[in-house]
Amino acid sequence: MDNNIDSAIGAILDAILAEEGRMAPKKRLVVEAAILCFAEHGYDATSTRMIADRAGVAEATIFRHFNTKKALLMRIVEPVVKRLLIPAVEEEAGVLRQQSKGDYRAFIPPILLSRLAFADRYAPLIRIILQEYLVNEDLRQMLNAYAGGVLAKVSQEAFGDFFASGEIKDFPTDRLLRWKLSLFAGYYINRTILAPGDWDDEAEVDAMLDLIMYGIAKEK
Amino acid sequence: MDNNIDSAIGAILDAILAEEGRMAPKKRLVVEAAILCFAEHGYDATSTRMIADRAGVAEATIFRHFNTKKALLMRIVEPVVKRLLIPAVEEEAGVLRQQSKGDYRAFIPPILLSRLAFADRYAPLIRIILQEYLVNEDLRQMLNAYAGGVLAKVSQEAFGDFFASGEIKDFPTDRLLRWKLSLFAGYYINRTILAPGDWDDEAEVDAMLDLIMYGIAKEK
DNA sequence: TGAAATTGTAAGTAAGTACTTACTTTTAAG
DNA sequence: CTTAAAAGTAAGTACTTACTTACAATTTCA
Repeated sequence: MDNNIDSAIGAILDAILAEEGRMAPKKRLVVEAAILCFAEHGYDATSTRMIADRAGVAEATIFRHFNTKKALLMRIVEPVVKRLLIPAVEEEAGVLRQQSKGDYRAFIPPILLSRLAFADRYAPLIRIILQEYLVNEDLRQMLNAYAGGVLAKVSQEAFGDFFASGEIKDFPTDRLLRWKLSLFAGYYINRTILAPGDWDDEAEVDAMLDLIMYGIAKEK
Repeated sequence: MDNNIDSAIGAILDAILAEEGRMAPKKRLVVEAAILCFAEHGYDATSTRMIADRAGVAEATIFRHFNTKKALLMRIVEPVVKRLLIPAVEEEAGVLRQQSKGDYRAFIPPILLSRLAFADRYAPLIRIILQEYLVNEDLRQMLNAYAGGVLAKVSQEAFGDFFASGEIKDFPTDRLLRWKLSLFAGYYINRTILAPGDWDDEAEVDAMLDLIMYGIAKEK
């Protein structure tokens, strides 16, 4: 578990590094400590003092590199959303479009599984987002701006091909997207936060897709 | 909208009143103000000063009636969960068992619609729960204790009858429950928090159940 | 009516809070 | 080696925080 968290922080750091070149050593420590503190206690319940102590730096060091506490949070979340979440969604859409000649049911599982691996990789950040979305207006606006448009457009295109291929009934695409996201997010939150333990991702994803494709009613 | 919030607060007050008999007038004002503040800004970002000002009472009045800020939060959330959420779930299960001779698809919509009305009735409280669940350990424990057991048991029974009746495939009940809750919660969060506006609840619930029963694949 | 219990509050308190200032240390580059 | 910029910090600052104390007003009920 600790290893997972360490690698998650490394991945987040990489995303920030890719945005701003090199990073002063104590700034790096601040970011690492802040991710952990925010994820564990939430933004409001985390004091800059806590972060400084955990990072082993002076409190003023935080404000030298990030003018405000809120800026620190945004600096952590934004690069990951911008450089990783969005490209990931677009990549999935690309795969969908390319392969849309085959059957929907068959090639979706690997995509969902890779999305799960991705979510695990950035677990602390996802936790921060889940915690702060309702309460932090800046973060909410940023996420809506980045995610909202991209998600809608991309899934519209992807589903469109499937309607055209006659493979699935033509529900409105926003409904399809909502269902897919609800089921996926529901599974992720359950296996990661509500009831962590041994989950068989492949089996669960498989069952989930059977539900989406064929429903639970017995054929007559 | 204001009327909805007012009636929601009235409903929550009723639940608390039912637990502890009458309530001192300024205590009532404190509870009302606290619900609004917590729902709007979250627990941590709400100060006891804010609550006192909004209620038009002295700050000390809060601590006369609720020893701590956390106790105030719990006193608001617990009666509603205990006296209303749980009985509601059990009632739904009862209806399911009674009517399980008919067909699943037909009599579920009214139940889901009444659950939506119920959620609207306690909207501020649901917002508080969504905000605090990940961050507030006391609240999380309380919810897990109340909801976890009841939900699992009740749905196990209800679904069991359907399996027996041969109407639906026998997925594991925890999966069925998770799917149902995921889709329902996903819809609620979307129409209430992410994209509030004009939603056709009946049509959405109907489509959702079509998905669950028959899936999105075109029949051949 | 009168005494006890409940309800209410003005005015604190000690411990945080995010953030600053003024200064030192380290690093980078010519 | 020099020097300027960048990195780092000890010691604050002004303010807010949850919570108390000591006392006054109101209600309850014998």
